[in-house]
Amino acid sequence: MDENARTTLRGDSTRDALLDAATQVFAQKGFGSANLREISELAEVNSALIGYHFHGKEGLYLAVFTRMIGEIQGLMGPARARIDEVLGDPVGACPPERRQERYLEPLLQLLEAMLTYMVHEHPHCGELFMREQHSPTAAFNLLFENIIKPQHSCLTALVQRLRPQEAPETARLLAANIVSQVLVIRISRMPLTRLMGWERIGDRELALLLNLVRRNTTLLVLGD
Amino acid sequence: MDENARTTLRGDSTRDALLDAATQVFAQKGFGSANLREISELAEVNSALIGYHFHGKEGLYLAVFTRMIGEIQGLMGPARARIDEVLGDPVGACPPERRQERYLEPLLQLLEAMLTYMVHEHPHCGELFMREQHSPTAAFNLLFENIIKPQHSCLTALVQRLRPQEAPETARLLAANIVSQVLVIRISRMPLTRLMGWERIGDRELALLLNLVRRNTTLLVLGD
DNA sequence: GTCTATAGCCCGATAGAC
DNA sequence: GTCTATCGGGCTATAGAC
Repeated sequence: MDENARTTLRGDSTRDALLDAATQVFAQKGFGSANLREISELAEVNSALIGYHFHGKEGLYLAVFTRMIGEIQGLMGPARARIDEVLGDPVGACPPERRQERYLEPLLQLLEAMLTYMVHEHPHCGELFMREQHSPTAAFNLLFENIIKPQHSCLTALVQRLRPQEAPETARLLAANIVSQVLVIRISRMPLTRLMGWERIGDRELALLLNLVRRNTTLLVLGD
Repeated sequence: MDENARTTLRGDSTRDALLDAATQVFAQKGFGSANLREISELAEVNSALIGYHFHGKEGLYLAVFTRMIGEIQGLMGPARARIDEVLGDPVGACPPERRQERYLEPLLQLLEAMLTYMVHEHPHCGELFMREQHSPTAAFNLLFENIIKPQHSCLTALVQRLRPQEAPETARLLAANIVSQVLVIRISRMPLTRLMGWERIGDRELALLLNLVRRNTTLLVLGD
């Protein structure tokens, strides 16, 4: 093996190692409190390379979000495709008694995908997402335009199919309210596990939460 | 007036000015990113006095929370007293058809008080509360033991009166879920207003939110 | 592309005069 | 109780050798 392997042509793997480490550290401490030494040590990479590859701390932070947005779009893809399909129906085409099956199921599947992704599979990404939601920085616009807004639009459209009697503002608010059920689980993870006496959110707990979200959403959307 | 008024016997007002400024700055930036110079300038007080009155940054932070906890306990007092009163009923004493009126109304009043306090009247305190919920530090235990846990206990008890068929774990989870409706409004204030096209959460918007929480909670607690 | 070394800044804490 | 002055530490960014 080339003895210079470690110092040449490793650009991509260095970049990836830094992005992985940065995702973790920024998620745990937030942008302001994270420090680049810790990130570069975790990545086992010289700290000066952050400047070379990402032009400083903020560039690294934004690169983390750019990568994450691509991942989320990929993972939500199937659920989104299903929703776009049913939204292709002409308005009123679906008889009231079949609306629940046609419009509610895709909505529940999207929520399930979000919850599983944010709480279980990629907790660091969930954490970063919530941090920006709570304390927006330069990365917030990326998330808002690429993830939050399009997702809210399609959920609002589903809600309008399910509750055609509702005013547009009410439909938008209800859609936001439905997503927030998932978000709050990620935000309040720690107090929640403590109140519930859970050690962690494992498979059993995730199933309970999914069940709760499913029941609540059904009630909220079909209620009255 | 004593020309030394500004340099003597002002201990209490200096303390208060620092606490007010610290509440604001810690709420906006979080513990790690806040800096003491900004706080002391906002308070129009010499920065060395933070050391004298609070023994450093962490002492100041904890003092902010201690004061806030007292405030919250005072403000939630009436709603809590009403709940303790109805919880004095012997189990099963209230006939099913009167349960909604007796147990649901106090629950809704507590949620209303929380939402109004955190979103409208004392947004900085709401912000600090959510920051600790999201990224716990030394202050989290104070909040958890004095506010979160007792409140969750009494909400769980109300839920159990309203849904006696439910398993204890389910009742606890539902109680947490009901409170989270309020919390998420505080957390996602910014994306929410942006999605809704609101400029700010004023009286009209607060009324909409209160209405939503009221409707949802009623559905969640009485549904099935 | 990688590494060493360090410049330059900001922060929290505190000694000591008043 | 208040204020001035400063110390020491940790941080990001970068110049320059390889």
